[in-house]
Amino acid sequence: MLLDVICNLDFHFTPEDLQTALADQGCNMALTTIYRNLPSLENAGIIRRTTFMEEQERGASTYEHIWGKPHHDHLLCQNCGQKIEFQYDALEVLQEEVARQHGFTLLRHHMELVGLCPQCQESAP
Amino acid sequence: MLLDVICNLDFHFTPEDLQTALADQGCNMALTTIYRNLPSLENAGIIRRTTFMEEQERGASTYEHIWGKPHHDHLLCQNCGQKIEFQYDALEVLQEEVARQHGFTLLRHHMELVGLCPQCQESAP
DNA sequence: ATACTTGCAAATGCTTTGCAAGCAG
DNA sequence: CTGCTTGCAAAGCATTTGCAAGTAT
Repeated sequence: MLLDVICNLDFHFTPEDLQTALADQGCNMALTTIYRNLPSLENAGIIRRTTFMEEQERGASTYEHIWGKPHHDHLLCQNCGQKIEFQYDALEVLQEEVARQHGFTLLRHHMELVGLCPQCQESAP
Repeated sequence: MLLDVICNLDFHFTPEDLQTALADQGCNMALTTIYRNLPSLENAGIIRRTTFMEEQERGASTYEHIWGKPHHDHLLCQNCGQKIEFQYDALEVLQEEVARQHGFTLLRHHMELVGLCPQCQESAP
């Protein structure tokens, strides 16, 4: 069912991707219904909306399943679109520090590092 | 003219905000024209599209003028929407480090720290 | 029977595009 | 005259909503 499919999606998906993946499993579901269910899944901590400012000029939002996975951020290749997950505690510590300096209580963050992956550096020097 | 108005906008604005600000200066310009000019201004490094994932559920994109200003990121209060600009070099250094570890050349980043500002911590404990 | 979920079609809101008019070189 | 900028109206798209039908308890 829905949860199985989501958990088997390896990476970022749009609502439409999800519909396709569901259809592949024989479960046909209207896009409307998917749009209606995404917020619940998000609140439940199953998925996270992960919009990349780098790509989001147009087009649908993307989500990723995060249930059971540790927190991570992304490194994105501006050339080939490859996305790499990373976790780097020192960065989080410094973010806390910035917040503290301004009297803020930090609740969460969105961070996206954009660059060129090793392969794209060679092919486009 | 256009540049004057943009540079006098203190903070983040939507295309429609810009239209209003222009009209206040006696310069009436269709929204269409504004939408057509924003990309040029962005490429020229005058403005930057700064979409806050925290707020962007619906509604128009926001921009901020960055011409002549040093690079900065934002701290955002999830309660009152207040936005604070900050610059913290150590964070940038660590981001470079993360990129290096993965063989990436870092070109830019998008970072948004979300929390509660000092005032909102008191009013909503 | 009552309450929640679903699908379709229509509406919404931001953004883009076609086209004809205006302005500049 | 030729090419770029503008405005209006219409189109495009992702997302949401109204409503009636379907399913579950």
